[in-house]
Amino acid sequence: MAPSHVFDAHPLVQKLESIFALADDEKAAILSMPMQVATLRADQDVVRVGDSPSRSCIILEGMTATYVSTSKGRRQIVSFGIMGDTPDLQSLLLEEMDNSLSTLTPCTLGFVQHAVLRDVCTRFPRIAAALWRSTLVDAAIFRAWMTSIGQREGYSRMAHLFCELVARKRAVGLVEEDRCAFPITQTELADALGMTAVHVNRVLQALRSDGHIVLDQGWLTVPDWDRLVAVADFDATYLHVKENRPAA
Amino acid sequence: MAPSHVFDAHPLVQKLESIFALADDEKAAILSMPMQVATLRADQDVVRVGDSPSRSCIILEGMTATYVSTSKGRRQIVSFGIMGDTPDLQSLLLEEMDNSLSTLTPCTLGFVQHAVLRDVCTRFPRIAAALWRSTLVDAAIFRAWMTSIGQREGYSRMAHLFCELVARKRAVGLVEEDRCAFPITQTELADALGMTAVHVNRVLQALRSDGHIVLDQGWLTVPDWDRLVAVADFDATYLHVKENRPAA
DNA sequence: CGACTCTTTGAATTTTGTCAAACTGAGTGG
DNA sequence: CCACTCAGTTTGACAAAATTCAAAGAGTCG
Repeated sequence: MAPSHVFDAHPLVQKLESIFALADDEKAAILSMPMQVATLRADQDVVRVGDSPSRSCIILEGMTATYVSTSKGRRQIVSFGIMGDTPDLQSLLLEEMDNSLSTLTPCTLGFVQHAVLRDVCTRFPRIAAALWRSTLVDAAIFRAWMTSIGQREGYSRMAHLFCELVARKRAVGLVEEDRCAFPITQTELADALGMTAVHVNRVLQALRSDGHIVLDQGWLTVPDWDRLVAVADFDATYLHVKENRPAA
Repeated sequence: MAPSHVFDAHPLVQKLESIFALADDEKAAILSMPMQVATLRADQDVVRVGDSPSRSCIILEGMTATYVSTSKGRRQIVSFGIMGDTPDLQSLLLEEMDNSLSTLTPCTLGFVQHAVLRDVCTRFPRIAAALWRSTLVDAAIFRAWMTSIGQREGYSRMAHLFCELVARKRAVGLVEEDRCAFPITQTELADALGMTAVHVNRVLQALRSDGHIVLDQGWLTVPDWDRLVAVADFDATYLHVKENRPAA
C-alpha cells in the first residue's frame, strides 16, 4: 500500500482526518471512490430546495454557500463551504433538500454517487462514523451561528464569523501566517449574518479602523488573533478539530 | 415476537418511526437496550458545556432546552426537546459538549450508555442510519431557526416557532385537535427567538389579538392552522416527517 | 398572607433597516 | 485608449424594529 501521506492529498481525507483518525485502508477506500469532477463558475446553483439528488459533492477547490430563502425574497446563508467540505452530504439520508447550495467563487467539485457512499459506509463502518461526525460538526456550527445571530450585536457577530472561517481554513491548511483568501462580498456577509449590506459595510469599517482585520482585494489579514478572538467571544471547541493551533 | 404495535410504546421507537421505517427486530433491539430512567425537576441541567458524557438521554416525558451561553451572560436556546428526542445524542461521536441541556419542565429521561448505543449500531446498521438521520433532521431544524432569527421579524419569527413545535408534537401524537401543551415561558421564548422578553410579550399580544393563537395556562391552541402557517411562512418539509397531516 | 415567578405596561433610547444615490475598480467593446 | 457597463462598496438622511430600564399586576405555592 502507498505511504500514508499520499492519501492526504485528497481534500475529503484531509478534512475527515482533521476531525477523526482514519486507518490507511479507510483512506484508500475514500480515494478509490469513483468521483465525477466538475468545474463550476461563480454563483451557480449546485442543488436547490426540493431536489432529491442521487449524489453528494465534495469541495475540491473554491467556496460555496448553503442558503434558505423565505417567501418574502430574503435569504439566509446558513453555512459557507470550503475545501474538503461535503455541503450536501445530508441528501444521503434525507430525500428532499430543504436548502439550496451554490458556488460563491469558481469551484471544482467532486460528485460521488450515494450508492458508492453507502457501499463504502457498509464496508468501513468507521468511515460512516467519520461522515456522521462531520455532519455533527456542521450542526455544531449551525448552533454557533444561531447564537451569534440571536445574541451578539453586529460588531462581535461579524468578528465571530471571521474567527470561524480562519479557524476552519487553518484546519485544512488554507491559512498562511495570519492571512487567507476571503472571496465573500458584503452582500453575502449580510445574508449570512442576518443584517443588511449597508450595516455590514458600517460594521466592517469599524472592525477595520479598530485594527481587528484587514480586508482588501479578497484577502483577509488578522493582525492580532487573540484580540479578534476576544471581541468575537470565539471558542473553537465547537469545531471539534483535533488540532487547531494558530501556527502549524 | 410480540406484535409490532407493542414496540411503539417506546418514545424513541415512535420518534424514529416518524422519520424512518424500522423492522420489528430493529424495534426490539431498541426496546432491549438497558436504560436508566431518571426523573428531574424543572430547570435542572442534564449536561453542561465542556462535559464529556458516557451516555446519552432519550426524553420520555417533559420538555428540554438545549442552549449556548455567551461570555456577556446571554443565552441562545438552540433547540427544544420533546418526547422521543435525543437532545445530546451528538456526544456519542463528539467528545466534548459544545452546548448545555436542561429541563424546561419536570422530565422523565432514559439514559443509555454510549457503549450500548455503539453495540446496537454495529449489530443493526439501519438503526445507526435512523439515528444519523435524526441528527440530520436536528440540523435541518437549526437551519430553519437560523433563517427565522436572521431574516424574519418578530411576528412571523414567533409564529414559525409555534408552527414547528405543533408540527413536531403532532408527529409524536402530542397534539389533540388544534391544541397542545406549551409550557414555555416568555423569557425562554425570548432566548430561543433572539429577542427580549419584553418584545416577546408585545408580539405575543399581537398574535393573540390577530386571532392566530390562544396561549393560556401553558396550553396553546391554533384556531386556524393554515392562517398561522401563512403568517409564519412555514413549510414542514425541513422536519422530514413521513406523515404530517393536521388530523390523525 | 408573603414569596415567588411570570406577565404586562410605559417611556426613552439604541440598533438596525430602508431608500436613494454616488463612488470605485475591473473588464468590454467601439 | 476611452467611454461604458457592471458588480461591489460607500455615504447620508430618515424610519422602523427592537432594546433598555423601571415598575406594576397576576397567578401559584407553601
